[in-house]
Amino acid sequence: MQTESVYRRLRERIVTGGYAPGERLTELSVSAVLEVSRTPVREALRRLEGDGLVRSAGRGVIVAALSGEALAHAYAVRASLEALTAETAAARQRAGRIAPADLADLTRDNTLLAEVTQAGDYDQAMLLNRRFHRRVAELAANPIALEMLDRLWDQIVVSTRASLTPPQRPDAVVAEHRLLVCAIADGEAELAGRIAAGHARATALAAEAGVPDDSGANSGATVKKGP
Amino acid sequence: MQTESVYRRLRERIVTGGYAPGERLTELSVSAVLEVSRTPVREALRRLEGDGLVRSAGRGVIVAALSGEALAHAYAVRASLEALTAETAAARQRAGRIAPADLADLTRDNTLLAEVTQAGDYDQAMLLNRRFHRRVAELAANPIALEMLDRLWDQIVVSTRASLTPPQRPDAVVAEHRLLVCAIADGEAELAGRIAAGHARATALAAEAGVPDDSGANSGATVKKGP
DNA sequence: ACAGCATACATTGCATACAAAGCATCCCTC
DNA sequence: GAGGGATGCTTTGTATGCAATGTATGCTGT
Repeated sequence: MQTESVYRRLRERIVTGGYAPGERLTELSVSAVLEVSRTPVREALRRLEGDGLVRSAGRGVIVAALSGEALAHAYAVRASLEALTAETAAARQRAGRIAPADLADLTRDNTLLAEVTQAGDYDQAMLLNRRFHRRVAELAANPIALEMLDRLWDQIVVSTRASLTPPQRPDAVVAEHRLLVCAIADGEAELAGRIAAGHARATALAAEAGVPDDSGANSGATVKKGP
Repeated sequence: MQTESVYRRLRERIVTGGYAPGERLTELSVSAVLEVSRTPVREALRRLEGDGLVRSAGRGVIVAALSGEALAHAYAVRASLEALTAETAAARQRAGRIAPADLADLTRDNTLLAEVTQAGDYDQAMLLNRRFHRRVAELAANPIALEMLDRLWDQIVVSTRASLTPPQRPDAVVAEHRLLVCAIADGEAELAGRIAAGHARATALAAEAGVPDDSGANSGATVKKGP
């Protein structure tokens, strides 16, 4: 299925920053590069549009970037949803429905995260961080919440790299993760929810501080072409 | 743009129950009925798939229905997101950023809702109820949360009709709405969030009680064709 | 009569052709 | 020299044709 392949390749490249926000994608150019006809490209672009990763802008689509304001909104939603999943995960743990191995995975991911941030490998840290949070969400066993968080993370994941750059923030992230794991392991639902929400909010602040300066001014309209 | 038209018409019909859950839609049949070619139909179906309103099932797509379990998950997410929007709306009210007219609209919608439920017009009540909740979400001025709630409501709206059928439930709904409006009007953020979440949870229970019985067993696989 | 295989049909996936629409550019006129 | 209009090109929207695939049905053999 070529549509699927095109979709995945474009999506991968967008969420990793391979396409600059505001960059224009035309059906023809994409189909030429990926060597398929326009039909599967069209469908892939439509799906990406549904995901909020590109948006139609007159002629064709441009890759979307969340403005500073929109990013804040996204983090607010993330805080809310991750509070839910953390809470649910803790409740499930209390009910004995969480396998100990899953909890161990969480701890292991966080330890790995500590190591790579120590080494200054922020790209790897970004990935591990996302994996950690996804694992927590999985423990809630709520497919709808999980899917929404997946979509949301696709949109904010670029900014999470920036959120690691302020000094001491990586250590704080690891510490907060550890707290979260403990709360879940103890089955403290409300506490876990609060920690998750607090962590997301702290990350939002760090992301805002971490990005050099263009916070919000550039909604993707100005990036056209090099001189 | 025919794609848009096809998408909207199919979506409208699905969320209002015009297509039975599990019913099969083929590109050809839809394109014949709506008198367009397969191309715009394809795109519309893909968008609906992204919305979770249909899902591909081997040959073509079938209109999706949330199982009882999935519905519970959806309501959990709804509770979380509506807590967020209610909380944010109240905070904005406290900051003086809400127009009094918007608050009045809320009250008016709720009064209307009381009237039509009194009259037993559940179809109208379903619509007004959704409008009320959407208005609250709009007051939060968070486009991302708003869009997620829109998508979520498309999936659960059918069940909200059932949630009104248990005796006394309509009165409780109106009363809970009134409480919510008061909390927002008073700028009581945390209280508003709690009321919204509690209301969503109560609605979930009522929906479960309101639907005759097939709760969960039928995930849409069995409805094929009449005898 | 039942099981297995082959064939025919329904349906999707992809490509290509065609039409329409928007935008930029260039020329002509004032 | 500047402004307006016409023309041409780029790009999307829609239709249709063709190939591939999976399913159902019917036939044949045991």
